[in-house]
Parts: sequence; C-alpha cells; structure tokens
Amino acid sequence: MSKRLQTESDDTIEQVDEIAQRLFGVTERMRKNFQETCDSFDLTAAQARTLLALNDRAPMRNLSDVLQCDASNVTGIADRLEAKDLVRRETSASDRRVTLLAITPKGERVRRRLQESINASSPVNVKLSAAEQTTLGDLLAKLDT
Amino acid sequence: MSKRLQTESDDTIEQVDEIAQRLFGVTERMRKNFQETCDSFDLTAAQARTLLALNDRAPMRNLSDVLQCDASNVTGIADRLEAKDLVRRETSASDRRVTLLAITPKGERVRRRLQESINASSPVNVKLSAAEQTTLGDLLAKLDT
DNA sequence: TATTGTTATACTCTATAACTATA
DNA sequence: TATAGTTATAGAGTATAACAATA
Repeated sequence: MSKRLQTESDDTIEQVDEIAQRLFGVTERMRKNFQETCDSFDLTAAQARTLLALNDRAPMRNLSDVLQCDASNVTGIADRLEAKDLVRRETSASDRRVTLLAITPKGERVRRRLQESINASSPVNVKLSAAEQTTLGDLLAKLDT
Repeated sequence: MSKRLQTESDDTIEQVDEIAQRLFGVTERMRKNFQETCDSFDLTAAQARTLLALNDRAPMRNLSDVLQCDASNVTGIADRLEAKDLVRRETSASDRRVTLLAITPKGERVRRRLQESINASSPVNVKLSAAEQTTLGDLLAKLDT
C-alpha cells in the first residue's frame, strides 16, 4: 500500500472518529439542556419524558417500552406524576390487569409548555436554517436505518 | 394568525422534535455499539474511553477532565487497567504529587484494535458516503458552537 | 494554603425476582 | 400458564468529603 493511500485512509478514520465525537457532544449538550428545562419545571427527566410521551392516555406497560426501561420503574414515575396531579391512573375497561396513565388538564398544560420550552431552546432550532434542518434530518434518517 | 401560518409553525416544531429524537436515537445506538465492542474486549466503557484517550501518557487529573467525571473515579479505573497490564502508574518528575498513567505495549496494541473495531462498525462509516460524512460533520460543527 | 490522588461513603438509576390480580 | 403492575432489594455508576503527600 502506497504512503498516499495510507494517508487517505487515516484521514477517513479521523473524520469518522471526529463526527462520532461531535455526535456525542451535541446530544450530550441537548441532554443537559433537557435536564435544565426539567429542573425549571420541577420534574425529573424520566417524569418529563413520560409526560411528553402521553398524548392522551396509555397503558403503563406501553410506557416502559417507549422509555426503554423496565416496567418496575414506571410505577414510581407514575406515583410521583400522580402526586403532582399531572396524570391519573385508570383501570382499562377491556382488560382489568391493565392500568392506563391518563394526562390531567393540568398535566396537559404543563406538557404543552414543556414541549414548547424544549423546542424553542433546541440547538437544532436555534443554530440551523430550515434547509439545514432538512439536510440533517435526511442524514440522520440514513444513519438510523 | 392565519390557519396556514399556524400549520407551518406546527410543521417546523414537529421537524425540530423529530430531528432531536433521531439524534438521541442514533447516538444511543452508537453508545450500545460501543458497549458491545467494550464487552468483546473485556473492558468497561470507562476503561475503554480511558485507553482511547491515552495517546502516550497523561496525568490522572487530566483524564478526569476528558472523561467528564470526578477525579475520585479515575483511581478505580486506573486500578483495573493496571491489573490488566494495559497501563502503569508513573510519578511525574516535575511534580511529585502528579501520577501519570502511561500506556503499556500491550495496552497500545489493545487500544489500536479497539479504535479500529469501533470505527469500522460505526454507522457513520458504514451508512454514509465520504461526501455525506463531510456534510454531516459541518452541520454538527454548527450545532456545536 | 492549594492541589493530586486515595479512601470511605452515600446517592441515583436501573434491573431482577417474588408477589397479586387478572386473563 | 402467561401477563400487568407492585414491591423489595441489589448492582453499577457517580459524587462528596476527609485525608496524606506534595507544592
């Protein structure tokens, strides 16, 4: 292998590594941003994610899939959201084993403000034009397949 | 505000949210990929990150900055890497308070194979062309400022 | 006085296993 | 027999505080 080709290969590897580092860096910052927003709403990240995932109502089991955590964790999250009157537990009519988490009117108001706050402060929204956002979305979609 | 403008605004918000979700999704998969590679090398993620950060030798304090963790954590990481003969502790000649972590020949071989394995399996490398990688890198750089 | 690395300890997050009530 | 949710408990990861050695 010639020296020139070797160099090109090294450049490629470095670019891949640099992009990976930046991906982690960007999402880490967005994660911290999310955490700060959660703090200002007096919610843990898990509680906020649950609220955002709750369009209307959903089985608790369903939520553990969305949150990518064990079902046992959802119990505590639901307890604390219920204590804040942001969600309430309902027994499913069709399967009495299933408990649905339903968002309350207060929870719906919080959810909406939370979503707005997150999107408004998102670097994706602040730093990129609409066209750049589309390009980024397409590239990420490729990575996601 | 007209109905049409309202709709456009909603579309933008949805796009921002979708891109954010995909960013988290992509990095989460890369993180899992990294974890699997670490497992196959019988290293924890923290040990692997330390090894990758160690070009030659570095003060332990320096490493806690790079790893973005408390200095007290580096002690344990160094203990286990030293037990595997991948690094060794050296006292700095210029400041006897400072302990340097120096990579061993065995550590250097492992580090190289680890880096190759990670880059080769990276979605950035596998799923994107060189041109797309450059575009992605530029967009991430914008997000990172 | 301040800093490096160490130790002991505590806290958070998450998973596992056993349990109940339903199916 | 299998599944939804609960409970108790254990593990990993990380941070805080006190300490010895050195600057």
